[in-house]
Amino acid sequence: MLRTARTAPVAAAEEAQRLPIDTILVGDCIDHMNSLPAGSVDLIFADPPYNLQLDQGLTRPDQSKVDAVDDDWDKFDSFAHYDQFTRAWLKAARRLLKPDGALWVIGSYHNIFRVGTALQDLDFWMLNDVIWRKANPMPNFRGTRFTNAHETLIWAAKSQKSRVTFNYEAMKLANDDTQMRSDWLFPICTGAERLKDEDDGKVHPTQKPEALLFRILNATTKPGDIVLDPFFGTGTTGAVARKLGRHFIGIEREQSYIDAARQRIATIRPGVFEALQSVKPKRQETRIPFGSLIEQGLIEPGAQLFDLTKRYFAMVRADGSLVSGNHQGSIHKVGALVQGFESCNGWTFWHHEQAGKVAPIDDLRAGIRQKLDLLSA
Amino acid sequence: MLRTARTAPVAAAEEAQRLPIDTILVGDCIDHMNSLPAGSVDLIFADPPYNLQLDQGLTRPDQSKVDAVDDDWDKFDSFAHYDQFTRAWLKAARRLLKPDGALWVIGSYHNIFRVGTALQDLDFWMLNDVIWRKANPMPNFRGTRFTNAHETLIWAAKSQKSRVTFNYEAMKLANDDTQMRSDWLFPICTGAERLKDEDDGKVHPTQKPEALLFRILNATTKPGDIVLDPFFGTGTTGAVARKLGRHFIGIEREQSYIDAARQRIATIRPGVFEALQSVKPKRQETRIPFGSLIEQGLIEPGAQLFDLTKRYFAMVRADGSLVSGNHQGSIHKVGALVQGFESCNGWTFWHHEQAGKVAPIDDLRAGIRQKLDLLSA
DNA sequence: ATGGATATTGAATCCGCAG
DNA sequence: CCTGCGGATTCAATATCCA
Repeated sequence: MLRTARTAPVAAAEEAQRLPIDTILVGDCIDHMNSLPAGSVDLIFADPPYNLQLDQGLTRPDQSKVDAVDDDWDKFDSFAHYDQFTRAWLKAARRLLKPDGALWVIGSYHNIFRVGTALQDLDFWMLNDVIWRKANPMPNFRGTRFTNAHETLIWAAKSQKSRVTFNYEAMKLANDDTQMRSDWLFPICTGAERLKDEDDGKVHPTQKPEALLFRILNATTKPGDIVLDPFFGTGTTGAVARKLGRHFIGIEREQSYIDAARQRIATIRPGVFEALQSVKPKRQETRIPFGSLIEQGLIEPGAQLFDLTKRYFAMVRADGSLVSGNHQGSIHKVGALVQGFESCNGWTFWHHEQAGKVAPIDDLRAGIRQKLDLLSA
Repeated sequence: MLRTARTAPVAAAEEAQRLPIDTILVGDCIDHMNSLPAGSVDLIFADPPYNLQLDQGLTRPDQSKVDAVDDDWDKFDSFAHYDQFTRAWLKAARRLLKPDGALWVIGSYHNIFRVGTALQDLDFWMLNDVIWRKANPMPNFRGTRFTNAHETLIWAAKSQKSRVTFNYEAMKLANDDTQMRSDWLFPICTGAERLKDEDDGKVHPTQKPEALLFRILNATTKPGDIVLDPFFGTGTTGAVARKLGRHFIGIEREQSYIDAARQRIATIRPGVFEALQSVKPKRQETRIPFGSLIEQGLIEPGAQLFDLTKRYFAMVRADGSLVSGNHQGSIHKVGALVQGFESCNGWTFWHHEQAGKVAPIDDLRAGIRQKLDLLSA
């Protein structure tokens, strides 16, 4: 029982000595992870290749070309190869984690199901899946699918019996005193935060916003913890770890990313919480589209709407469109068309009758909004 | 070539005859699916059990299970069983789908990664993952994790080359004229909508809100389509299908659910035809060749066209081609060539002058279309 | 300087029919 | 199966330009 007699601070100091703290290791992440001491890391954040399968170019409606992720590091021959790669780095990651350590992975529908399955097979214990809702996602330019407006994160403990760090109170506090939910709203990384090269191009095609890492490290690490990122890229994890007084270990293969990351991190004063305020989510009014009134049964398909003077009438269709004579479209468009105006606020223009009383459909929206806000408060 | 002589409506009627339309089949979904004719269903919506212990009769996971058997083999075994079950019903489902059919699955982090992996392995083609954000989720009572405030849906085509139904315009319109995103906000199923038994208890533990199915069927089916639900439960899919003028086939094992579903669906008036019509997408509008504008005297041979900024000019020839400098060809081809683009919509790019006013030639097309529509009405 | 208009851009499995 | 081609398709946040 000699080992337990050693005090924790001393052990931590020794541990830090044999670990390449606050540095970037150059090379393959699996090799590096396997050469680090087992059970030495508190948290791993991983943003692995997504294995996108893009077989043709994409242009915007204005004919400009979308700058796709076509880097070699995102190319895999098959799902089998991707699985093999995934299980290899996850296995190495698991070995590195302390018994009470945890891991975050981010991905999209192209890869996240493979990653999740591998995690479960390797005896990680899932704690949450978390949705990063993008405030400003790239639209679906061809109008063929839903706007791909989110990415998925998995938070998993090393094992079922791990007692992981979760700063419940801090999260609740940051969320206006209600529990932090599993859906997070952040803008994508643009503007001054986005690293640019000499030609004003992106240094990295998929740089993640600091706000995302800020939330993750704030929620699931303690000051002084060691956070490892095996796909370090341009070092968002390192930058945020430093700001939050955590230690990082980055692993990255591409020299251009490493150069950018080192430069970036060098300018950061450790433990300065300047970004804290920017992370606090602004409470915004819940947007209620007209279609949701029908979906939620507040207006029946086939119902008749009319303006206050009952000069114009329109029928509600199941898909949320209005029809009035030859005109069809959204409540706003049809409102404008029947009056011969350029535009119209359909919410206040169109009325309905309920229990013998005439009211603008905006009242229904207000009802839903109140209900939703009450529910989420 | 006799088969092509058969008109589509006749084929649809025959197909409907050999299918148990608008009914609930009692028993195991895999057996039933395998006994139905292949390639006969437009859409499948599936809300499979989340349970990982199949031998306990596929009930929902018991969250109070703390002192788990820490036996790796046992755990792997249960995942393996769940995977086996998942692949079996997905394979049967895929066989049932028409070539252009699609499938929706809903799940949580307990099972959705297994389902997603199986889908990809079985050559389904993922179109979107969609997040149902719950307006009123159950809080995390112990304060140990983030509030589990969402569930994940996967929308996948039968194969990569399937041309699935997606009512893009309807979705956009119902969302106040901006693209529908992949994150959807709905309350969970409570109140009057929630089916209760004699003791005021829930009839089904995980009844889904009708609003969710409403959006799914509105987005990815057409009126008259056949929608199959292999885990029918208390019949939300059937209820919404009926309201929206779609046909359903339900499969369910539990008699108590079936009784509730039958009672529920019997009271629903099927959707009214008029209210079920959707906005006609531009893609499906009558094609008007440019040459017909000349044939009908709306544009004279020799007329000059130009773009809105009058940087490019072109002359109309009698055969419907344009000439601009060295370039000649269709309105689209010449529009692309003069701008140096890959492609161009000549209808909106080229303008003409009429009675001193500049207007896109698309206005002339719109006039012809309106005339045609009036004639055919 | 300032405000308004215009241009750029982001992890994307992004068309469909006729011949 | 293939090729060819008509023609339909974008939201929010920055960045830049111009009056």
